[in-house]
Amino acid sequence: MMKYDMLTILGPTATGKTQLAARMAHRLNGEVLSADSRQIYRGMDLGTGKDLADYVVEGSRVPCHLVDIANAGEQYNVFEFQRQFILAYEDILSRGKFPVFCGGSGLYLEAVLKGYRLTQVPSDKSRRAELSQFSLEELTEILKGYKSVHNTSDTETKNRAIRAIEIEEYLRSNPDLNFEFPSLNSLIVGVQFDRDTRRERITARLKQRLKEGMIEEVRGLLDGGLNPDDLTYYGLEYKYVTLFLIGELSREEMFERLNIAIHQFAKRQMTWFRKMEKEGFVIHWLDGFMPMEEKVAFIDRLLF
RNA sequence: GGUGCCAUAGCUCAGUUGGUAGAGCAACGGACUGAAAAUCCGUGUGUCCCUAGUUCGAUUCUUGGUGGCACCA
Repeated sequence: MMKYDMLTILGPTATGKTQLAARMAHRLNGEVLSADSRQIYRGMDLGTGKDLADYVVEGSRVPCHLVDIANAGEQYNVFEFQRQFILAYEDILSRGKFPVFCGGSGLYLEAVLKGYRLTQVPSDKSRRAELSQFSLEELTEILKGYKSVHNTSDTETKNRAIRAIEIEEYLRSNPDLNFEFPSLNSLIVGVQFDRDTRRERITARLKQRLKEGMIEEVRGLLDGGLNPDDLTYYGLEYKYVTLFLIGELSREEMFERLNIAIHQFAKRQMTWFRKMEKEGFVIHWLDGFMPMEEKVAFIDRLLF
């Protein structure tokens, strides 16, 4: 009998997580829930490594949730992700299927696995009008009075700062509204390669995706009316290819800097996973070089 | 072949009027609860090309090599 409600497969980029997740879902009569903060966007495929072929196992297609659920350029966030996760999760259970959660976005993985308490916070027009009288510096001070501001993403623009303050004030005046996110008893498996291999794989995959039309994909998004700043904000592929397309980087600089940025990203992902382990999550790591059948057997032994 | 310039961190280079050296990038470690592929913090990892001198002391000055670049043949 199964000891867990869910199987989670995580790991840094370019480790073959998705194929393994699809394989396990196929085996367990399950469906995949993606934990990827960029694959949620439609039309962002090559640059996010969204490969639909990964979901085809032995000729049948494993259903996949939380991919292609927002338009490129739209705003998305952890709260929204958590909300949509639970809907998809319950839908999967109601159909008697087994959920396999798979991805590399640490914050999104943790929001689900740890059950972050996040509340729907409505916008408050009159409060926003009041706050908009303040300068960005003053807003930053107000926000600091509510919480420790650990990075600048909340205080880069007045709109962001006002929203952050709005959330803090709402939570303070409505302390009972925090809803309990169900605690999930998930088996967590991590896939990783040694550092040198990880880097080689990232570089090889980047070259491959450039050949497959990644630049054209980004050009298409720009032609479709997306603002270069919005695309740049998505980071990595979308950032550096956009900078190349608007003439700020040569093709060679784009490749080199993007390659480095992806290596650095993979490192940050590993830092996040180590933090999760320090907090008490048990991640059963397996070597990416292990043949698929052995990976499956490894997970089977843990599941049953 | 001759002349000149250069050789310092993984890379590009600075510097030491002679007291064993530091920037950028890379690399490494960390943080993270409403944009997270974002954002932010920390760390110098070194036969200062080799050799022989001068000197209390040489990465620095001198000799001779080696390698690279430029110009002249």
